[in-house]
Amino acid sequence: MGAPARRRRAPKGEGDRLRDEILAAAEHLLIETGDEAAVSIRAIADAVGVTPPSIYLHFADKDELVFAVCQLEFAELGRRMEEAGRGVEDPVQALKNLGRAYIAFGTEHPAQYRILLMGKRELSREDFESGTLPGMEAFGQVVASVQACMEAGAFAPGDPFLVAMGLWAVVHGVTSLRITVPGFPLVDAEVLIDHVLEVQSRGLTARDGQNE
Amino acid sequence: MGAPARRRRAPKGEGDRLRDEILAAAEHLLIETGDEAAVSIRAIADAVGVTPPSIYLHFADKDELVFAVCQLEFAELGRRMEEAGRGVEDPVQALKNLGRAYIAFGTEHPAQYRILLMGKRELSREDFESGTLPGMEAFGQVVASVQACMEAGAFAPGDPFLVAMGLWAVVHGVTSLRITVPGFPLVDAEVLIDHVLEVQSRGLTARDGQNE
DNA sequence: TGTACATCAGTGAACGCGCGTTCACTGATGTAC
DNA sequence: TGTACATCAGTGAACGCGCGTTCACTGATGTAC
Repeated sequence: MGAPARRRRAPKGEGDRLRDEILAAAEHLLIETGDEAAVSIRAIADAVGVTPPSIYLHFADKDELVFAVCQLEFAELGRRMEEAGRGVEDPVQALKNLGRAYIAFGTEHPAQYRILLMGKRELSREDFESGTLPGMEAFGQVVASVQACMEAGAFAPGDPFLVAMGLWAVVHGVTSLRITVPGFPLVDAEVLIDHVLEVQSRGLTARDGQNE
Repeated sequence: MGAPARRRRAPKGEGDRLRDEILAAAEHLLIETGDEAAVSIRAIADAVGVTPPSIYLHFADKDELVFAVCQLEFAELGRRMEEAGRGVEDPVQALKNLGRAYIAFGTEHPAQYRILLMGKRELSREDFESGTLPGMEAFGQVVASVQACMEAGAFAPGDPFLVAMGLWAVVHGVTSLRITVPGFPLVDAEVLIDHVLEVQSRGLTARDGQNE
């Protein structure tokens, strides 16, 4: 690799520069290898061009680092969903777009999705309920969108929170099976997604003489 | 622990005895610890009261062992679903029972469910399509049950295979979020399950002037 | 402007760990004579 | 019935690996005088 070109601290307000590089490298490793196990302290340090112990100058331990990466990823998911729903007039269509964006994110970033929602994270309930995890912001979008559908009379009245949970389960199911089960869904993925979102919206539609 | 009470091979038709004990120990470890990582060759050997190398007399490598455990687990899942659907006359109710049984199995056996459907299994598409994995037998039950709903006129006509995939995604979504996300679903789990199954059956119901 | 010095980001070497797997072996079992 | 022997299920010790983490250190940076 030629001369090592020793990195030296950039002492002014740059205390966070290496920290950011570490996070970026961790994310990049995750994307490139698609394997959480490949994201080791050593591998990250290598990627940044630094020795392993220097990671500990910026993160207390590996958990803290992984948590920080999760926050980045959730923020990205939230952004994608927000974009997908923005400016769509029909509230049911807007909600479907959120679902599509969710599935697309997970399918395109399987490794990140794994650590976000399929891992053995030991997050407390509090972590999820408080604003700690940006993922909850994405979930909030779904609740709001469901509420809009109800207010527009497109969905039967009900608890938007419960309905949003159900929708989350559906899109998570599709996403995680796609990640996990080789060959799933054995039909064209778009066909399945269309079908599933259609069944949801029909099942939630307001109809005469019906209530939950 | 007292005297070691050396185990000695039981040479007649008992070649499979240790094999069975190994599988049982692996399953038990999985259940007790709830952690796939705890199921190491060493831990299994310890549990059986044998040394690690003797595992290799019965399994080529760890993957083969884990695969065998998966087969056991899938068979159990299939049994549970079969029981849940048996003898129920209303086809929609029967289908819902399959869903409930699936979710219950996953919730009660999170570690097994993880290795079956949330792990990094490197199963080929062929493994899934052929009868290799007993899990496909369970899926077959769903397809048949959906078909019965359609034939009874309870569900709108359509591709039972596609519909079954959608249902699978839904119950898998609920199950895996329950396993993965602390506190999910933030409402009573039974309420969510009822809601989700109800939305599905409504969404799939045959109605006038409707087709897919 | 020039020198001595404190700071502290990053280093290099090592720790202990548990893992999957291998290898030459041992010794009770069942069989051949 | 009694002895010599082949079989082969299970052993004991060790391998190399990559991991997260620790520790005493180094040496360029920025500052005080």
